[in-house]
Amino acid sequence: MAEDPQKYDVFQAIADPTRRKLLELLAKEQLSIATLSSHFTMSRTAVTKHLGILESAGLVGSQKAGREKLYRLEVKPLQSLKQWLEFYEQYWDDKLEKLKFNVEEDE
Amino acid sequence: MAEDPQKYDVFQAIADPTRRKLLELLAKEQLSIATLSSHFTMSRTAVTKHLGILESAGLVGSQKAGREKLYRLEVKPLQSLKQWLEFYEQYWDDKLEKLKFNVEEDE
DNA sequence: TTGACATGAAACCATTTGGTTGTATATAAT
DNA sequence: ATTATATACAACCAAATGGTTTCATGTCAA
Repeated sequence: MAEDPQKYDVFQAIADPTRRKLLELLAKEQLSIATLSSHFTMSRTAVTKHLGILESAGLVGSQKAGREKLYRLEVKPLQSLKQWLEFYEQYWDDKLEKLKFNVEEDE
Repeated sequence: MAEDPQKYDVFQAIADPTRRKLLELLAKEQLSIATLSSHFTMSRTAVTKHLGILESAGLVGSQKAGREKLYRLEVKPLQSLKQWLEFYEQYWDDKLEKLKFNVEEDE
């Protein structure tokens, strides 16, 4: 269904609450699909698809270990997200700062 | 179609590139629907729906001005997003730091 | 080698999403 | 008063999304 590299970006990937919970679970340690699935009520297959989307966004990586597949968190896309956010940080609570430069004289 | 308050959260709202561009346009100044629409090839109606989603996520506010409706950026939900992100910041480039506490002895 | 376990993959489905067109209403300008 | 402008709202549509079930495959253990 969905594993073409780069088909999903970080914005889409974190839009779903299930996927955010997956990231949270993987923050501490590598986990197998079965272990991850045990934290949800949905089917293992559904969880696998979410992992595929996270992987296509670069937010997780995986490696086979015997018959298990272990997933781990990858933070690089989150760093891009942080950069995106930083652009908007200038717009909070520094209205005072803005007044210094932006001499409100338009219209 | 989509304006019930809180129907959308910030994660869903920023998942769409059109909506991210709308936020960017609104960062500098209030703009009318018509002006905003002029930056896209899609119909004005489509843009209006995107604005509705942004508004339901609290990312924009609006006010009527004559026959125009002016939208403005609201940054509070972005601050929540930043908080969410901060949890993951401990996982980048501070592998050294982690070694101090996490005495890698599990198997 | 037989069975249990962990995953992969295909087919299917309902709902949501992102878009369209058409019509109606309110305000501004001539 | 009439016309043009700015928006609102409803109906409709194709494609994507988030889920399911079923079946196949690879690996570990007895």
